[in-house]
Amino acid sequence: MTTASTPTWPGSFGAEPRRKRRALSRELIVETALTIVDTEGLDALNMRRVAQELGTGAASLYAHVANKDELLALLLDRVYGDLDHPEPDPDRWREQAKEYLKQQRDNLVSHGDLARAAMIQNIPTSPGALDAAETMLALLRAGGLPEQVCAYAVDVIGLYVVATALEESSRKGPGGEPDERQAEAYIGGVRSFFASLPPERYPLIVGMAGALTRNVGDERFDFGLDLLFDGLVAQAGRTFD
Amino acid sequence: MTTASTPTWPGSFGAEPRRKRRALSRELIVETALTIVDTEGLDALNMRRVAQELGTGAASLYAHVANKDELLALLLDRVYGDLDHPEPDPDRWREQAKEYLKQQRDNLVSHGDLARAAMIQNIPTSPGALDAAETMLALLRAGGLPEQVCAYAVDVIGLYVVATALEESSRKGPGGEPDERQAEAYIGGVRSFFASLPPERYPLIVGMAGALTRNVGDERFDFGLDLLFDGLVAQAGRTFD
DNA sequence: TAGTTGACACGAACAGCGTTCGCTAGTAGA
DNA sequence: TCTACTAGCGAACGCTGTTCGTGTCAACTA
Repeated sequence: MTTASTPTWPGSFGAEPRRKRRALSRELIVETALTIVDTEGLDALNMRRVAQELGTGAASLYAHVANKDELLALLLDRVYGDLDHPEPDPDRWREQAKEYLKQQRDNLVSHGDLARAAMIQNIPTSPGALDAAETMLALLRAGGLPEQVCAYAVDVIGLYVVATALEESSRKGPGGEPDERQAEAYIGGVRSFFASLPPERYPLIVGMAGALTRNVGDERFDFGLDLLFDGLVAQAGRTFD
Repeated sequence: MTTASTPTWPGSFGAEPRRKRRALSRELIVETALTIVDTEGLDALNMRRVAQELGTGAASLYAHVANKDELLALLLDRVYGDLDHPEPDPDRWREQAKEYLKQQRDNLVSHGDLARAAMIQNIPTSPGALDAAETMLALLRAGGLPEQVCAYAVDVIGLYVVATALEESSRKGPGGEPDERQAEAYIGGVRSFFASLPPERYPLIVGMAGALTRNVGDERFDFGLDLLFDGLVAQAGRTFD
């Protein structure tokens, strides 16, 4: 599991109608797995559980899905496929990009801690993830940024979005529901942990416990995006080679 | 495994000498586990394997380590503990920070794909990781940045370092050794995958396949750091509340 | 329409994992 | 020397991903 290898994508870029005899298909498996992740979290997802939900045995799934890694990749692709891709406008590229990235994050967060799977899968090879990268590149190019800057940036930005989604989802329980109370309890626990540390060793962490755990709406996410784009513009004149 | 909960740190911030009768100790277990990760990768690390290396059974480890998650946390702390912490100098804070972060990345990369464990563990609670955060905060504050900006930034920056380390380590095999040939083969595979995509759907990815997979020395990492710090300076005047 | 074929379904099993149970054995204190 | 305690450890439990061999039904051929 999760060993580095040359990227490929298993599932046909075109359309390939599969025969189905007893209504068990790749799409159905992916959809079922997704509802499990949504309702019970990524840790609850295993082949037997998916099969049980479909009223069959785990072995049956392997006729449509090579292994669990492929299933996870298909799940991520399914989620990335839900994005609306904006038409790049050079006058509004930055707002468009921010909006697009927020959409990406919300999409991920709405599916429990699926972002954890995205975090491991370092390089996107699925059609949906490639679409997202292509769109992001188009937006950056519309901003007039040099090629190599865009190439490096799309990596950093994508990473930030996934990581933020992961952090966000870890605040809620596995049960999907927002549950503001539980999120507040968790963040409060972190804050009091920071505040309770020995101040002679961690003066700044103790003193900044409040600032470090501040969590009001999208402020944290917005800050990161603004930071990234400001940095990007500052790097625009950079040359390579 | 890996469910969100209030952070604690199992292992006593002070010194707590443990009795050892047959030379089996927490430190020895951690050290043994680390060499396994170094030589065979994170996937090869399991309790039986560690025990075998120590000439005993897996059950014996649980007298010194609560579970595998704690072992991983101890491993990460051990690695973060190897850092040299600079004395913040307001005139050189940015160079100091860059150097410090490079050191962090190199430290992680030198221990195989251990960065993957750091990626999952979203919030640092171990003494070593807290030391790193404290040092980073001190450097940012030395740069005269406002408190909330530092608080948000330390998160983004730490994340970038870990993610970059993970990406870096995934290019080498699990065998630790640099193996320039294998890294080149991997990156070449990614490049030709990008180049082989349908150009009508992914014109930018296909056209930028070279730029997207460019990998000369530390250029990529340096770019990200410069981007982050430029963005940070641009955000310095931001106010909150 | 009857027969054949082949892809799909699936129970059972295998190997590996983290972890626990309860017995063994050796050391420290009385 | 005897006793109490604790670390060590083999065996087992329950879970995981995955494979094998067999069963079974739908669709094509004659």
